[in-house]
Amino acid sequence: MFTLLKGLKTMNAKDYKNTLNLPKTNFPMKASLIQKEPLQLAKWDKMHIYEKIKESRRGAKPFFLHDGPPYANGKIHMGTALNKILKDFVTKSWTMLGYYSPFVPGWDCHGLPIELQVDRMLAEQKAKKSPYEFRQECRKYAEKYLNIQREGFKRLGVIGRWDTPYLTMNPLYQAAIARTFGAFAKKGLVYQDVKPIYWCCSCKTALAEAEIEYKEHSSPSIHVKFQTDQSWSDKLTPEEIKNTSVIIWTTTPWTLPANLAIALHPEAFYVLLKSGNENFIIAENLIDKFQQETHLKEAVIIKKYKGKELEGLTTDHPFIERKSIIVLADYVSMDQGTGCVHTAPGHGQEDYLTGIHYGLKPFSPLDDDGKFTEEIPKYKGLQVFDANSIIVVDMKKTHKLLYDSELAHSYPHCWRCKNPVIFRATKQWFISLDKTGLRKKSLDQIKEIAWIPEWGEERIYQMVETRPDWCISRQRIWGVPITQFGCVACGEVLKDERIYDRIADIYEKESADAWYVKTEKELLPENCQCTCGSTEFKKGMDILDVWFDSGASHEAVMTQDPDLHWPSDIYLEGNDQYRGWFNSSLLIGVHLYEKSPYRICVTHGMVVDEKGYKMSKTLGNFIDPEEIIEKYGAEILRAWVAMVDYKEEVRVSFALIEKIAESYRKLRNTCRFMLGNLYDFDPTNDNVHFEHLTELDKWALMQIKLLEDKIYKAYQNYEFHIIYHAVQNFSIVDMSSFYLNILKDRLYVLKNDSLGRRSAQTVIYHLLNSLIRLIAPIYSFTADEVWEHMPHYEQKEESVHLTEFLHTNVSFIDQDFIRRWELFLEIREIVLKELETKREQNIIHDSLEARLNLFVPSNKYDIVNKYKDLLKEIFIVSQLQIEKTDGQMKAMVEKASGNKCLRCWNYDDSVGTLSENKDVCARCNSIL
RNA sequence: GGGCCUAUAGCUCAGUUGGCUAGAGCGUCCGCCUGAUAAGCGGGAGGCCAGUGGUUCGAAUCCACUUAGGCCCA
Repeated sequence: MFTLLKGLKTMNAKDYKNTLNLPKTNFPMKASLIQKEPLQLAKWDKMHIYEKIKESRRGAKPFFLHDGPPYANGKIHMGTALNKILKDFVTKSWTMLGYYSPFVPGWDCHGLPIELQVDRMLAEQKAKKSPYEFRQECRKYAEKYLNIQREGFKRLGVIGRWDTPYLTMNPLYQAAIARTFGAFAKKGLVYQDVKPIYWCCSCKTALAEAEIEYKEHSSPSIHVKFQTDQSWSDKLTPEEIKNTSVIIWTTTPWTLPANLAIALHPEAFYVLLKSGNENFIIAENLIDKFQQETHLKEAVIIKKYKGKELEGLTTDHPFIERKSIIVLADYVSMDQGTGCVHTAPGHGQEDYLTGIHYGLKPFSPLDDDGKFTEEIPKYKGLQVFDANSIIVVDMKKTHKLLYDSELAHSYPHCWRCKNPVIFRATKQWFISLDKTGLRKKSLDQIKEIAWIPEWGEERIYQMVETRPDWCISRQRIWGVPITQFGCVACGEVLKDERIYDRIADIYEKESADAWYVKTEKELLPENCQCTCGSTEFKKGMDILDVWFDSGASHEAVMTQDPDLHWPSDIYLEGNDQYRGWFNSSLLIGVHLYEKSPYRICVTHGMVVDEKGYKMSKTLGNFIDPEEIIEKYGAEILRAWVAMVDYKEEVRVSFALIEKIAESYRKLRNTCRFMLGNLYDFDPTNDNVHFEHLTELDKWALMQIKLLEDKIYKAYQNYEFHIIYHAVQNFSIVDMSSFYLNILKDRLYVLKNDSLGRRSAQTVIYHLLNSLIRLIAPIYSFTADEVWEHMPHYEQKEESVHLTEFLHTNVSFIDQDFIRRWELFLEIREIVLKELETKREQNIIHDSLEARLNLFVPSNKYDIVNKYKDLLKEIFIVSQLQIEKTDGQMKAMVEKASGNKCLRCWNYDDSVGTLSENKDVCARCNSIL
């Protein structure tokens, strides 16, 4: 009965479709990353993936990336996202290369920005708070933001020890900072000095260069007369002395009370310029400019001097009973002003140095608010920026002002409060870079470090070579106090080495808050005595520069944490850190251990907009990583990080992100197709030994091997964009349009457990297995999702992130193999063109409608003929005819003979001739 | 103003020590397929290699300058 029915039945195309092994998978085409990523993160969390990875690599060769701590303020932005994702690429890839590569994230918690925010929040309540209470507020603030950032970083898919990160405000860390400071102090590198530094009058603190921003600012621009005196009698007639003044130009009238000198260029020429009843001394080169700027008409040169002839002469200060001496300095510029430079050693770096040379004190008659002290009775209590106009008016009255106007120029501002800052001499603590050769030793270490990109070495070398001594003190509260005491009786600094470790021990138990809570007696060890005999001391109230905090991280973290050790292998930060963290870490490392705390230093550029401009509030071109995550998913953000060459500035725009999302779909779909063809493949039982694989399948193995090698090398060189492009090329060119496309015939048409099909599946399985491991450090979510859909086997790891990279065996490859495939692919190019031509001519549509006639030069005929079946397969044509030719390789396509097999769609003469199944070819018939 | 760096198709990247008509993927355009289907395949177009000058038989590649941009500093 059944046989009879079968014989009578005419199957239609749909029925034949049901006899094929078409792909099946639950792996969705649509990624839905936004919904799925949080679930995957929860899964990783639940399985304690970080701990599992760590345990699985116990005992393996270590590779330590030490996290540079971001500042615990604000939420994550593109820059911090880029940085953390890059770090994640590094730790994940080294882990999968077989190394033990833990990731302990950290946060920089102390410092001015937080203190300012807390200041603002507390407003008038602040006055009621004790330093201790204020610090508690700062601590809470830092905690709040580090939690926000922690969630942000985790959302990116960054795997690390998020539960126990390192915090610079942890008591243990603070103790390490204090000990590190002690290590400098004990070696005599810490000294106190009066030095002009940037001072913010509203924050009342010294500022580091890193805390300064240059902005446009409008200042008075004045030309001031310094009357010559009797010291000029060799140069001027008595009559001239009365009428002559040296003219200086300045944009900071408030520094005039501190003027002690006028600097001239030793080699420049200066002229005595007569205009009306007055004479002026200015630089010859600047006469025209001077006349223009001061609207001075009819000026005649009467005399001329070389700068160095005037050295040591004196002038009268315009409004203070004091002499201002003529000094010489090479930095005097002939670009602007008068060539006679107003010099106030307490208010300028260069002035200060010149002052030292001539024995002039860094005079700075200002208090912490920037108000004049009683040293300038006339202006006592006046704030410097208010003083500007008053001084100008006063000098106008006394005719000491030659000309005044306004000038918009670049002026230093406080990076936090945005107010203009001043240069002011104050007592500060410094670390000497030269006393014990720290600078020299650091420079030597720089040469030992592998800088990526290479030019980083040149850059940091120059910075360390020329940087001044490290000013480590700040007049603030939120930080680690500098453990120094002053003698109440004589004011000298207490010299007792015991204090550093004692106080570090206290910090370790009670945190650095102890400094503020405890009395001097409680803080100091027993029997402290000053050289003057006094035993009364007062603790200093300065705290350490935050660069010292973070710069000590390798000491506080790498040496202390049982998961880690010193030194680290790699630091990876933005290129703004050459002067920042790379610098301070290096100095501290070299001082403590005579060695750099990092072996490799990788830097990335800043994130800029699509036109290459930096993101700024005024341009409104900010892109928020959260927005990308919400619209596309963290995976796309990760792909962006991998795609761009981070060594220079990296551009980002939504147009770009959109394109990456499209490319991602392509890669995802390729994986999906591969999964779909493994639905009935059991890797334990169905695996075909590679000796029995088909020629084409062997070729595919060779491709993954090439990809593996390229990618391992790229991971080890931190060249992630190479990986991105290689993976994209592999999945599109090698897989989707070539290998997988060709394989459809074998996978769909052949019997499910035939050797041909199992050979293809074996290779697809292996390819996909290797591919998702290769991309797992980058596409961490997708790779793991594919992993879950991969066929199961005993002891399959819970996550792809617990696996190692694969190394494909390609022992079958020899020169002949490579050479013949080069030939086959060359021929394919020709064939594809010919197929397209015939398509255009409407002779064929699908390539299976084609009968291909290949004309092969006789020297290649044998090899082509030998692989005739393979070639028919890879060209996806129904029929192939090979002929010798004397000419060039040529392809000719015509309509295939016979009819289309309704099952496999090949054209074959057998179709219609078979009694059982009239619509299928002989091959399909035998399968049915 | 100084130090370091960047500039190759619409986008992201390749271009080994200077040497054939400058490559890839994406996008775009045209076409095919409908058994990867909010998929798949094929083909085409598209670059004065930022600009100018120089070294060289020959330069995207070396040098100088200019322009634009980035980081750090003044």
